Amino acid sequence: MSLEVVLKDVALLSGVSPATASNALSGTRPVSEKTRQRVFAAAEELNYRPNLVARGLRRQETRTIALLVADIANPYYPAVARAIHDRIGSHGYVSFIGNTDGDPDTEVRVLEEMRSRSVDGVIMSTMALSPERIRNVVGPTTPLVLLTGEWVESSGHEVRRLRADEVGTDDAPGIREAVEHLHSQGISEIGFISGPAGSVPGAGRLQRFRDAMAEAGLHVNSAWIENADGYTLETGYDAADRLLSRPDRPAAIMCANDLIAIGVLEAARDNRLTVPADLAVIGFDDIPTAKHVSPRLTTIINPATLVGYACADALMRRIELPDTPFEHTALATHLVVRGTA
Amino acid sequence: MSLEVVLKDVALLSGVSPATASNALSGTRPVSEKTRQRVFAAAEELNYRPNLVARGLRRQETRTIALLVADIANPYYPAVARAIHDRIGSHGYVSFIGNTDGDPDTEVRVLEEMRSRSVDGVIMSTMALSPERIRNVVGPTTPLVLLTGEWVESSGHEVRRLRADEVGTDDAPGIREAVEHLHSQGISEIGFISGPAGSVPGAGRLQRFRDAMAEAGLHVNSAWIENADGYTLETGYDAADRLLSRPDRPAAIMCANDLIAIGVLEAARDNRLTVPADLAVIGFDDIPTAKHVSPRLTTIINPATLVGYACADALMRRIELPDTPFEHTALATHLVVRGTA
DNA sequence: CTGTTAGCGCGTTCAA
DNA sequence: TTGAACGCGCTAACAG
Repeated sequence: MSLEVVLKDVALLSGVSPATASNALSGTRPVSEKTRQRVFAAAEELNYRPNLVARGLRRQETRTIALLVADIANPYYPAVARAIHDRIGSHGYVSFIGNTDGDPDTEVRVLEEMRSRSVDGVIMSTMALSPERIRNVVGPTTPLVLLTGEWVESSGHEVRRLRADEVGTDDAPGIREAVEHLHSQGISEIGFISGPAGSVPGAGRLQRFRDAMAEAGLHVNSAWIENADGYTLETGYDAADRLLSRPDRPAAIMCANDLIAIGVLEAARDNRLTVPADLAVIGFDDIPTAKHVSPRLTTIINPATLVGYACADALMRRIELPDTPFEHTALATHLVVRGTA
Repeated sequence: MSLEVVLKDVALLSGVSPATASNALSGTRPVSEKTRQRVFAAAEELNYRPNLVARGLRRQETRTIALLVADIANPYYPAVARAIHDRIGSHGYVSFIGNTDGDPDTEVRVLEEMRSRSVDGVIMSTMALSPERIRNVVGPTTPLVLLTGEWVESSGHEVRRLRADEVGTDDAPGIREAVEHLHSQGISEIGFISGPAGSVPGAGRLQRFRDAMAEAGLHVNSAWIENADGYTLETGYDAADRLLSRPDRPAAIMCANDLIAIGVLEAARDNRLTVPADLAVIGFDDIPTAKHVSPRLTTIINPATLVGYACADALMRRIELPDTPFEHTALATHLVVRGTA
């Protein structure tokens, strides 16, 4: 005997059947104006709130989604999560959040957990698991939005085959702008610190860097390409230290993300190099901290809020109009010049 | 006709009733070893996953919780959220996340939404709504953990009256250590930048500051107490600018949070003041950025991860052992000396 | 030890 | 326009 007010109570008080009360409240079927008012008055008086668990079971639609990221405590995801949350909220959805740590077993476990909870859709940042395996675990029809690092040529076919929508960034314009910006200042000796060898975002950004350098007619010195062991300040510091301790060092370093770049700033300071005079530094993402370091970090804006909106919009569209063609959305990146280059 | 495999399918394949299959899988009631194995084999073969929505309706227990914060994109909350998530995950719970923007109407709306979804418990950071109103909206028995800014004397009675657990920080030791640290360096002219007048965390921390100053035998110059219009870098900058443009300015400024402190650093720079030689600065919270500004921010550690664990532990305890006495947990804060004081 | 029945709270038949 | 009956998938209560 729960003390929650349920539909039957509203029906009793307004002197109609539960079915009529339901129809009156949801407007599914027409109901006479008089009973409609009586039902609404009763619901108001009892402060009735429908039980969304029961409704979910009946309607086979829970109005919940899963948002699966590597680590919500990472600087980039909270802004994405907030944007997604705002957008789906206006459609009556709420989100479960899951952390996967980029570990394949954890990713499978969390995905199955969410499937058990009958979420209406999944937004997941692709880390360890291949899109195929993700699609496999969530089942063939669950609306699925892949939050990928970077746009790649093949995506058009991919999304159709996987029956998934995809949201990512187009890193090329931002990186091209960064290279051009340095070049226009007479800097042509540019190094790049990527993430761990084989990790996705860093590798893609490194490739865009090579493309942009070629476009600008600049030579890439392979000795100036470093892999950080992670995407953190500390690993960035170490990679920069290796690079800066060489007899020939570049005049500028571009980085796979902002935390690496901030590590580079520290390594530069410890190597008695002035930024940007002795060494220009450009990051990637524009995390909030980028504006708080000194000098403020010149970086490439990864539009987290827009990415979040795009993810939410894609998922809502897929849920409400399941037959729309699968889409790949790539949000352009752009250079923002501050104090480090 | 869903293509999900349900309990009935498992029962059919293993030649038992759904109830027996349920008992075998959940171990609720003893089942003969032979049927147990048959049921498990069938479940395995069909890749059966129980529908947690249906189970939730039947058991009146959804194994979901609501985590309601002002804004998940704020620098402090993600670490708390991550810790909570890890802790409740090991109990089989997942969390809905909700942003309230510290707005009373939104807080009520989100709370009701979560109640509709039959969450088993609520963790909420108290912003606009009084604890009484929160308790009122979630109903008298829902396990409720209040994530409050600061420990106050009256809390012992409060939690019992509200039938809520409470987790907060004890700001006093950190602030006392900060004042003592400055004093031991011969600095006695100390100002304080609080948050907006009337906002909770800033007011509490300002009071602790006054207490600590009195303890140290130091005089508080009320002209050196400023209210920032928010808890952001920009509002901190403006407040510091007002303070530093006075003919008599303090030798040190303590702040209600790190973002304000970082704003003070910028204002100092723009006023051609060297930190810490001309002006010492101490923040509060130790957000990740604190380590990335230059000089690194001396601040008071607000142990986000420990706060998260404490919230999760309190909620799990309340859910599993509803009759344990209501508790107020206060986590000690401590000064961490870096480069700005 | 196992099966049958019933019901969690809702929405949707189908019949009146 | 309304009501009675049923079922979403699962499990607690009651028989056997």
